[in-house]
Amino acid sequence: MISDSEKDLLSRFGDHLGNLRKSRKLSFRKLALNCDIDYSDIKKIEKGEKNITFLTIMELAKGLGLKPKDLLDF
Amino acid sequence: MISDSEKDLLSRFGDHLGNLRKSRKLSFRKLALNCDIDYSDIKKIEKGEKNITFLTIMELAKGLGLKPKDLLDF
DNA sequence: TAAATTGTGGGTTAATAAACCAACACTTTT
DNA sequence: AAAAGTGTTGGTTTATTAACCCACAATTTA
Repeated sequence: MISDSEKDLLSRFGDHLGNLRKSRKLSFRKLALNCDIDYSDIKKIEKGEKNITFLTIMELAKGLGLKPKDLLDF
Repeated sequence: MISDSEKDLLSRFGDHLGNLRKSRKLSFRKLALNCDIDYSDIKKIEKGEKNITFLTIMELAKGLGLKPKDLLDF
């Protein structure tokens, strides 16, 4: 089961990811090309609907051109 | 499938986690009490054998008493 | 306005993480 | 030496992520 505080964490991470993507003027599909993640999945991550793995976080960081730790700075 | 570079990432993260745990003089079981993660699983994470999720990373950060981003600074 | 791009939501299946347990050797403490 | 704590490994089952696809509305651009 997923608690409310966990939902909140996922939501805040999703917002942070969305901000980083938008600040780089990337669409879901453009970012998806840089990482190996489907565009519809990135959308779900930003909505806080997915609890992604470590390696997916690494992929996202790569796709955004930043260090993993900055992706978790929210 | 899991590539060699991915294995390397998991390994390096595991080493980092191990260093943080040891610097706090925590055993696997002690750290496990602080997070909600089984001690045997923490061991596997440190060995680079597990691709943990975002929420598990949050748990580990909490258990170690540091910010998530510092857990990913490796 | 037609075409291209993007946002959004709803699926699917296979792989694997989460959440456990048990056993035993090794080390430290008492 | 006995007890307590620790490191280490090898399991299990259930829930969930990864990795896709498809359809269509909304927006942008040519």
